[in-house]
Amino acid sequence: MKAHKKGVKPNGVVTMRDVALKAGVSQGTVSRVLNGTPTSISISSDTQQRVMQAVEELGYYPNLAARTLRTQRTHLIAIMIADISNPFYHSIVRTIQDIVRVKDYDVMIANTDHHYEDEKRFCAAVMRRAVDGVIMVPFHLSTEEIDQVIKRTGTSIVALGKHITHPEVDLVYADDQLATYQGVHWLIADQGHQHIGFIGVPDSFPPGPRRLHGYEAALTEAGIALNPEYMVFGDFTAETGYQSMQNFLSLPTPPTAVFCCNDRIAIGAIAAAQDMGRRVPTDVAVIGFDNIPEATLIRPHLTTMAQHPVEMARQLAQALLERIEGKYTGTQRMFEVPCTLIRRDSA
Amino acid sequence: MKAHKKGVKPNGVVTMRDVALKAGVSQGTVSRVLNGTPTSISISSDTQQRVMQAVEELGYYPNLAARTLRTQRTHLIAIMIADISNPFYHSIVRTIQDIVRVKDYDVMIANTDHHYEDEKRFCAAVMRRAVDGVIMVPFHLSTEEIDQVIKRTGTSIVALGKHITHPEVDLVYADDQLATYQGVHWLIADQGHQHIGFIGVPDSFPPGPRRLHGYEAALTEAGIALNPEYMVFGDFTAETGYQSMQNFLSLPTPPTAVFCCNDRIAIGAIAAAQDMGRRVPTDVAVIGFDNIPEATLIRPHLTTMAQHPVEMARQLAQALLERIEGKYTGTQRMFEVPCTLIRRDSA
DNA sequence: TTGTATGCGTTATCAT
DNA sequence: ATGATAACGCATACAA
Repeated sequence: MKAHKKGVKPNGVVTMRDVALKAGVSQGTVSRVLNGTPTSISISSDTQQRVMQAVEELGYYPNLAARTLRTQRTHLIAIMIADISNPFYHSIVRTIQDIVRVKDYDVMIANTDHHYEDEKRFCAAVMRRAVDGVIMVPFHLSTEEIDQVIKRTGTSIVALGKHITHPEVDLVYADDQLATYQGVHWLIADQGHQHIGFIGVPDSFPPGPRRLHGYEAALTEAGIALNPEYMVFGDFTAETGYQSMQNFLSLPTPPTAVFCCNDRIAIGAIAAAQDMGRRVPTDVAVIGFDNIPEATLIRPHLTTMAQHPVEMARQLAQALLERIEGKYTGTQRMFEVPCTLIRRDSA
Repeated sequence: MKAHKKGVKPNGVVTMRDVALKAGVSQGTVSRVLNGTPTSISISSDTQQRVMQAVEELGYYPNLAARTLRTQRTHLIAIMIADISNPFYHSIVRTIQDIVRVKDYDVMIANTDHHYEDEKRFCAAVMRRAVDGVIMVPFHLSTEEIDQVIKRTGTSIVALGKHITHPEVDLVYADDQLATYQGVHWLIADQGHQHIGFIGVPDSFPPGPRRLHGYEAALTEAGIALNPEYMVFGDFTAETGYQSMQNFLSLPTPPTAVFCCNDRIAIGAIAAAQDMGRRVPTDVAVIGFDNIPEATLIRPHLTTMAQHPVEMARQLAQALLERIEGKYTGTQRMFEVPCTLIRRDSA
């Protein structure tokens, strides 16, 4: 038999029992005082005082594991994004954290680097921990896989992007096909470009095909033939932009404008152009996507199709909290957050 | 009385009892099979099969809250940083996550924005959750406050920076006073500058005074008088750099070189200089601190005193895991990670 | 080799 | 108004 004498606490952990002992009440009473007794209105303000004082003196903290076991609530929210080093996600993560924190939720973060493997691993973690809510940017997860998580844990889920569809998963997204179309259309109709490059991402990434379609639509509408040499695909990094622009500018007839699928690509592309002695936008115009803070740190300032991550994050957090708190229990909601073209100096 | 019939599970949650039932063994046996029975070597490979199959078919996931309550281990690691949008922390956070993940630890993140309030709040969260380990970048927390967390929860803690000292908290840090001295010394001795500006942070931030001292030491050693107009203080943002540089360049005798306490400040400073028609480094040289990825995205490429976040994160994660796993139980360890000057084009 | 029983710290349902 | 007491799901000492 171990040393299971009641009053003995070998480590420095203070439990409700200790508080109860010190306050001269039962442990159940302590619980009621601390939780504000939802049922009856009755807590003798005398014992209340004594309990609070004992809590104070002992420096009691509730044990969340025990509470979770009892209540099935973790007060934990899990966020799954591709890559914390992509500035686009910073304000998203920060905004979410700031919003849920006032309701005492802690935040877990997982990066997937767009790997299916890691997205699955995230689901497993969510199930083990029975997280209260999930905000994710799924790229490869299927509707079935997400459905499994919901069915098994009852977790509320909201997602950024229109990549999946599930009756109980609210979506916040930008119409990036339309936005791409508008950006390219502007390059043609407003800026008079005819030779327009496109640096995108492969079809295996959800945003890939949509943005490509937007590009193709704008060109086709203007009667410009699609030139395979003007369409390249990589990942969401500045390196992709750098190399792609190098290739473009080595062409016999280089594009006079380049639409980049995100700002990091655009920043890399501008760097490449400058390193090859070209002026932006005179020799080659560059337009990005996202409007990350770095857009105004580089010269020329980046013209870009802005997304509004703070607004998106606000919608995500709010929708999630509504579901967690049971204020909304209906079917899938879709929140579209429009993109807006921000004219600066690179195009 | 609620419906507490044993076999009934109203929601989709699968417990060990269900697995045991299906496998025709006791719940304790399931636990032993799943955990590899540390004590004896004995698990009948027959029952083992049956258990594993039941686990598979039912899609059982262990309930971490219950396990935590029993074992006092959360498999959670908490990271406290100032601001997730500071690129310096990206590789730190990512590296830590990647390392601890292979040992099945999840990661919680909190941003403090250098606010004392938020640092305290973080401590409270750590205590409630009884996190297994903590990696933090404390700015305002006192040794006593950290000691309390350790005493009460037994949590292992490692910290980035030499801002605190606790016998059980391992430290990973750069000697930034020395690094600042070296950077400024290089501007004087190697580059021949005499008028050197310094954009720092207030003394209330731990790195503030140290870096200032490094600057002062280099100047004093070279027999250059300290000029209060050349020493300004703000926060760690590009805006601070922008405004400070504007002020410098409006002086009757502007500095010919400016040492910035981090790269974001430096990037802002360069932008201001360029916007005022000055050339960098010809008219004014700029040197930063950290070596964030953006350093090579801007023109001119930023000359900077590089820290090595990946190396630091590796040390932090390794030291923490050693403490969590009890492989190291001794007193405070100090890991200094040297800074290195990276010459590029801005100075 | 496996089953039984107990307790981890809470919350919530009984009584009193 | 408050004190007992029973789970929550799991790990483990002990018995068999």
